[in-house]
Order: sequence, then structure tokens, then C-alpha cells
Amino acid sequence: MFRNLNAVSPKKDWFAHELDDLSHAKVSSSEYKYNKGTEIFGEAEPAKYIYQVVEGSVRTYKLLSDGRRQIGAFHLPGDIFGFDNYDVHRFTAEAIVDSTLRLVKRESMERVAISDPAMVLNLVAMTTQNLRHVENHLLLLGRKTAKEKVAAFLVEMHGRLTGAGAIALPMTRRDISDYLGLTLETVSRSLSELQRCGYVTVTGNMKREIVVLNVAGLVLLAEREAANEARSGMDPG
Amino acid sequence: MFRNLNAVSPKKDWFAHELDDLSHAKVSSSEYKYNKGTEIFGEAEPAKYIYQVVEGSVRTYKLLSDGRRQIGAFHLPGDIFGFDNYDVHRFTAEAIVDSTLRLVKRESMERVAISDPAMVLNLVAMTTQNLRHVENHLLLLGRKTAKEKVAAFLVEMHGRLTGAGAIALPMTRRDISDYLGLTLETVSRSLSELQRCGYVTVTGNMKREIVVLNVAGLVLLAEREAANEARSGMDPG
DNA sequence: CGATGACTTGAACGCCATCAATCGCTGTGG
DNA sequence: CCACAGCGATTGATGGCGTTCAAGTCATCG
Repeated sequence: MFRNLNAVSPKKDWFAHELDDLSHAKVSSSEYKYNKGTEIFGEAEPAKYIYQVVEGSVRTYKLLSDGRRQIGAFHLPGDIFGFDNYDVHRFTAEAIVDSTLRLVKRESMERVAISDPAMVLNLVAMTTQNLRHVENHLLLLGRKTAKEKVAAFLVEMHGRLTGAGAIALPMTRRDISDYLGLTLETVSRSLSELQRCGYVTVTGNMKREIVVLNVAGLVLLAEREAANEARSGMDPG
Repeated sequence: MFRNLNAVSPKKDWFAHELDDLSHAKVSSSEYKYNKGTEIFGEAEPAKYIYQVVEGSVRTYKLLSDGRRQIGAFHLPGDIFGFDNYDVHRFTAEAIVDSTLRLVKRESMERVAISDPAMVLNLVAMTTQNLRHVENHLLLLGRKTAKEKVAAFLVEMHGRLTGAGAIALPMTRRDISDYLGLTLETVSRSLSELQRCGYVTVTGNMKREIVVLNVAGLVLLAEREAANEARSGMDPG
């Protein structure tokens, strides 16, 4: 339904490739379907598998005891997740929509890795990629305003869901708000304001299709990161 | 001055050990001193070295163009940092107090790693450790209240700075606030309230020595993480 | 059709930010 | 030695952004 509008992200091939190779070679992989809303794995569960989204979308999150939720990432087709840890998952993962996932036994992955440094370097690179994303998200959660957060979200999705002119969001406003550290009402209001200011058009019967009219403007709003004056030199040696 | 009160954290030895080994063996390392407030490396600078705190403390942070700052982590004696990326630093690092750091050339580290899978696994484990910390921090920044944030900060420091009855914080209220996504006034007020409620005593001439009176209470305040009902089974295979 | 779920919008509240005054300690120069 | 500037921290007063509470719309579904 939504996915018809979205092409699979062309990035991540450095690893998707690896996984494909492995599925044809040394590492056993198989595909499973998960219905919308079902749990893929729970926080603190033993991590037996590593997952790749084939079709659909997944959210990974942590909870506080009173129900407050923080979504750490959305995983879209091509993305790999669940390699969070060496033995136990640190997140809960749920299918946002009906999804197909490829599963690889962590154990067999590691068996290959132990004798294949290049493979391990890929794992490091993947983890580093996660780290980069999460660290940027720290800045967003800790220091950006609601409007900036929503703009940043749209920029991120614009880069990952290259639709036919429109972004087809698979997630609800509540998911977005739990990703951005806001309430769903604030997300809604911010989206309306961005639309009012001509940055985007919000369409679709569930208002989940976003036409981005002014990417540069959104980026300016969202990514006011200090243009870091990359001083070189400064060598302590 | 402050460090006299704090013993070096006994954890992290899995890697400190590696680094020590390496410094004695295949990887060249050397020590440098950085004065309080000086930059160790800047965001987007090429990452030539990996660092370990020998003495002192370091903050790593990102900035927005208008000066808003998000501190991602504090690095205390024994901690390793700067292995954020494969080529470029994603953070700025500064010495919080006069500090001594051990530097290892990333290049030589990688030269060893490429032929030593166990070494690379250590690098993965280190990165995973970072990931775990940062992910917990997402939940804190996105979903916890000011009081919970400060309590969580104290619990963290209580675990890392095992002082003689007191925690001797090396950082200012501003640093703490930029770590927790608050203002320094709110941090100060929250600390005062925690003191009023009997959780801690705040002493020292700069009010940076914290005597924790009720750890369990602080943990309860801070870590209301959902007691995750680790459902086992659920094997999709 | 009535029920449910997702979204939007309005109104009022409250937590935290902002602005501002004050205190204590340190270092410096008259 | 003391006056004074400067920094870090606390505390109070006020305000605003985002939350909370509450309608109300629209689409889907039994």
C-alpha cells in the first residue's frame, strides 16, 4: 500500500551485499512475515538473530515503567537491525506495518566473522553507522525545538524514502512523537505550521503522504549544526 | 584536587588491558597533557588518534550554529574515546580539567586489527558499549523529567566515580545541563530538591561534591525503565 | 450505521526556560 | 591587606513552549 510509493533506499549496499553473499554462502538466512503491530523481539531477550527489512517498516524502542516510550530508530527496507548487542537485545522491535524480514542467526554470523576480519570490519562499520545516527539524535532530542525536530524528521525521511514526489510515511503521529520526544499533538501542529509556511504539503487519507516543496528550507530549519570550522593541524605529536 | 577523591573506575579493563598490551607490543602510544578547557579534537576533523583518559576528564559534544550544545558523554579515567568513526570525528572533545591522555594512532591500531580478529571484536565491543550508553541517553533526553534526569546523572556518576563516600564531579552545572538537555538553573534547582528530600548532600566550595545518602531512592527516581518481562521463546524458526 | 482509530485544532495548564539578583570563592592589583 | 572583578552556583520572579484535556472531522470496519 504505502510501499508502492517508496523505492528501496539505494544506500546500505555495502552490507546488504554482505548479507546476500552470506545467505548464498556460509550464513543461513530465511525470511519471515510479521503482522502490523507484532513484536519481533523484546528488550532484554537473548539476541539470537540479526534482521534485515525486506519489505515494510520496523520501530525499535525503550519503555519507562509508566508507559513513556522512546523510539530509537525506524528501520526501512534494506536496513539491518538487531545487531545491537552481543547477547541480549537492548530494544524492543515491532513491525509498524505488515513486514517481511530476513533473519540471520547471530551465531553463524559470528562463526564466519571470527575467521574473516573483513566481515568483522563490516560489523564495526554497521555499528558505527548506528552510532552516528543515534548521536545526531541526541542533539535533536536534547537541544532542538519542536519545529526543528519535525523538520529534521522530514529531512531524514526525505533522504530514506525516495518516493515518487511524495514521502509515504509508514508510521503514525504517535510513533513520530515518540521518536522526536514530543506529543502527537505537537507533531501535528508543527506539521500544519510547516505546511502553512509552504515547506510541505500533507496529503493522503491518513495524512501520511508528505510532498516536500522546499528541501533546502527544511534543512536550514532542521540542521543548524555548527558549520564546524574544521581546523586541521593541531597535532599533539 | 578532585581526582584525589576518586578512584579509577575498575571496569573497562577488557579494553584498557588491550590498550596497555598494545602499548607494550605492536601499537605505539604516548601520553600528552591538555589544560582545562582546551580542545583535544574538533568535530569533522580527521581522526588520527584514539584516546584513553589517564587522569582528568573530557567532554564530547556537538553544537548547533546558535551555540546550543549537547554533550554526548563524559570520559573519566580509564575511558577510551575518539574511536567514533573510521575517518572523521563526529564530536568535539575538550578537557574539562587539566588532563593526561594516552594517544594511540588509529592507523596502527587498524593495522593490528586487520590481522587480529580478536582485536577487532574488542573494537566492536567498545563501540557497542558506546551504543548502549547513547541509547539509554536517548530515553533520558526524550522522555524523562528534569528531576529524573538529574537523578539518573547522579546514579551514573555514582557508579563511575567511586569516591571516598562522596562523588567529586569534575564538571560545571552548565556541563551537566548540556548533558541532560536542561538549563543550568534547572539542574541546580533539581539538585537542591534532591538534597531537600534527603537523597544527597551537596558540599564542597564549588558544590561539586555529592554525598549519596539514598542510592536505591535515586535509582527508583531515575531508572523507571519498564521491568521488561523478558518473554523467552517466541522463536520464529 | 455505530464503533473505532488516526488526525487536527482549540483552550488552559504547567514544567522548564529566561531574566535577574545575590552569594561565596579566587585571583589580581592598588 | 583590602577592593574589586570574575566565575560558578543558588534562588526568585516571570514567561513561553509544549503538554494536557477536550472537541470534532474523516476514514475504515464490523
